[in-house]
Amino acid sequence: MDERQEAGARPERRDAAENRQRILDAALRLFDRHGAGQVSMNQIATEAQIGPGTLYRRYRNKSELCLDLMKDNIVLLFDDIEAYLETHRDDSPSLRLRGIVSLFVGFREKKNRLLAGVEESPPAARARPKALSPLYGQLHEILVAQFEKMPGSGQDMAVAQASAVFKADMLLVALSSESYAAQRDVRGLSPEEIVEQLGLTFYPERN
Amino acid sequence: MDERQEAGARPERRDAAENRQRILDAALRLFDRHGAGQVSMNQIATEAQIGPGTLYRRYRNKSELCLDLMKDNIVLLFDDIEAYLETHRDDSPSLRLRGIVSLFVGFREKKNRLLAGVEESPPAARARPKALSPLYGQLHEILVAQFEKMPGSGQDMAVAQASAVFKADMLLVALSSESYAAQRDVRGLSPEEIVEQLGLTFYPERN
DNA sequence: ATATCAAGTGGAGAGGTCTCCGGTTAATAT
DNA sequence: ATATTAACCGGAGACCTCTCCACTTGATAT
Repeated sequence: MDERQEAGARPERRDAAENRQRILDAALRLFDRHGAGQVSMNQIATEAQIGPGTLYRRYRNKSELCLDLMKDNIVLLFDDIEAYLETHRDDSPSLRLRGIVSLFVGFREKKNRLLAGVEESPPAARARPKALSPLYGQLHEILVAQFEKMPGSGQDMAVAQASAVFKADMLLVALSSESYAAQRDVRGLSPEEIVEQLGLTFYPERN
Repeated sequence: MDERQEAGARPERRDAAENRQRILDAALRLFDRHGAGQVSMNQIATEAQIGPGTLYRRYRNKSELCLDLMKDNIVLLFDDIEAYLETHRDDSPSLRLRGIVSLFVGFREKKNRLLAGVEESPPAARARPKALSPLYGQLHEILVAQFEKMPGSGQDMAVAQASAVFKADMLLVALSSESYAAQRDVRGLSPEEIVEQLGLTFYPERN
């Protein structure tokens, strides 16, 4: 997660590396025994046999930990999306949006527990959200690119751009754990139905 | 908030009534001195000179407390919406939707602190969200009614209905504190711009 | 007036988050 | 081999949420 191999930076200390592994192992163990939502940072520290301070030094909250645990899968998701975009280069933006959303929903279905953990933000974390998570940021870029290609309102570039950014934001909050879970559990929609409805709502072009 | 005057129910005890008032006063004082987000239930109990248990007996969390504090304003909001709908009976659904959203955004701007407090749900509260807050539910109904009137996809009633429910849900999560705050603070949009973009996104009919 | 008892009260305590900081320790320079 | 030092460690502690329960008290019946 640190990715600080950049240049003249010291390598990670041996003991630190070991502790990181212990944390990851412990978290994984606890998460799939009890679900990410039910496990506290405290428990993780205990299970990993380290002090709370050590845990918090590496991960400021559970969200960061979950993100680290999903790193590889996130890379895979973006690979899938890239591949999809490649092979559907000539589809309409709406179609491509549908494809992307469908891929993401699949990802969500697979990693639901962890993803929910990522977004279950502790109130304090909202204070300085300078950089939204890379997951969010990257997805946002991709979505914006598609929305911009849609035959929008007139030809004012600036306006179209702003609107694309906004729509991408809205689509992402619609795909957030909170919203998605509500659609599944309260409204009783299946993943496929959700994809369908999102299409009708955000890119209803018929083609 | 209790509204239990229904039938053969005992009236609220005098001491309980007094404590409720102390709580409300204390909360109001603290909230507008430090902002709803920064005030803990503990502080409120202390300021009100009661035990934590007493506070929690009446309000299961800060959200409920905030809701109680806003009760009157919420009633006013719905009065406004009703009046608006009355006087614009003949406008297109899109226009009416815009009007409703505008009213709500105005409300949000006025009561932002408290509203954020309402939605800042403690993770535990999500466990049994059998009944979404009345605010949400009532707004949802109104929105659904408008979406249903829109020239939708064909004439299959059930499909149109499902889509209206979904769109109303999406519009409401777009209007949630989290999403709204991000548009203001991260994207730098003004309330008016947000209303505008919501229109373009959710009911772009040009009339 | 008094007895009754559901409603109400407060605080101890379990379990969490997160920070701080004095004491290590691994990597590096000498 | 030794000194240096930035990174790391762990746990005490501040503050929080929320529950439980022995005790008190106001409203009502008699």
